[in-house]
Amino acid sequence: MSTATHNAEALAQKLADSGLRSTPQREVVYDVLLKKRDHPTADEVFARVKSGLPSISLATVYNCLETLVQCDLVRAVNFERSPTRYCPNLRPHAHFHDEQTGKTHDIDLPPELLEKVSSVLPVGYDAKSVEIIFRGKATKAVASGG
Amino acid sequence: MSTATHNAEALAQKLADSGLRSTPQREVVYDVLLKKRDHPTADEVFARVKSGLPSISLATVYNCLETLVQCDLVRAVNFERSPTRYCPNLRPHAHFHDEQTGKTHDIDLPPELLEKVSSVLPVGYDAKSVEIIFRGKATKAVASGG
DNA sequence: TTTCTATTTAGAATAGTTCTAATTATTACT
DNA sequence: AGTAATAATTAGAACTATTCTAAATAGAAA
Repeated sequence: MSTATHNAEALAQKLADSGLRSTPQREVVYDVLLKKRDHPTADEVFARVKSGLPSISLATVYNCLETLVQCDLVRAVNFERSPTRYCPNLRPHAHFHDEQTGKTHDIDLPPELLEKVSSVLPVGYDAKSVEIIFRGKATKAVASGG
Repeated sequence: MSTATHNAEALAQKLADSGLRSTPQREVVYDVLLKKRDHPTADEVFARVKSGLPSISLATVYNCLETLVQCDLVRAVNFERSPTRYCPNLRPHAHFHDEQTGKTHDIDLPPELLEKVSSVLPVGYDAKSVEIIFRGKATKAVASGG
């Protein structure tokens, strides 16, 4: 079974769990995110998706991305007020935003760090999620995508 | 010396450090932020500022806020794509975003935690700042402002 | 099939923010 | 003081990312 087929089935399963259908648009959008994990914007996803599905509309790309986020297959990432970026990495990770290049890098986080961070919350605060964003520059070429 | 005067002078000093002038608009905007530390949006700041300076324009409020951020007197805070909020708390702190009420609470951070968090960065990543955002609900009334 | 619902679509609408060009205020020189 | 140069403010237009709307299409169920 090919990877694309595997992804498609995993996607279909996740969608079904939420009572949603798998569609060509959703599959292609998800594939695009998996294929090049450089935290693209909706516009960038739109451009990439069009090569496989030229008739897709930008509204649909927004709809699909939103759906994928709802199904917990994708994370939406925001830096200041720049366009939302999308990330299919489901492991606990932080984001490093390189101010020189504008690129975003995933930084894997050891689970105990997230616990440690959450432990600073006073009694009465119940956090459902923690987001960590670094800003700075990556001083040398690194493997992780832009 | 009154607190307002003290703030005004501290502000004038910081502005001067950046080669900028102190103006009534900048003073009032900064005072508004200091007076009610509930992470207001630009619109909210505009509304509050108008009572003291009815002729001020929204563009100026944006300009002043931007200036204060540049001078490191104020932090701009973003959650997803909702309007930017402004925070005059200069101590190292995280933000807790209460999803029920929409309110934002400052969470003071022990300095060693920030070090610990930054230490997860691989070689080649040089972080200038770290931002930590919690999302969830505050299960009881707490002192810190909305 | 027919019916019902989900999804997609194009384009309009919205919201927050930034830009533009003109005015006003402040400073630096004379 | 008077003038030139610069900085800041202003109103409103423009911009951009996103969401909304209403109609068309596709797919599942009966």
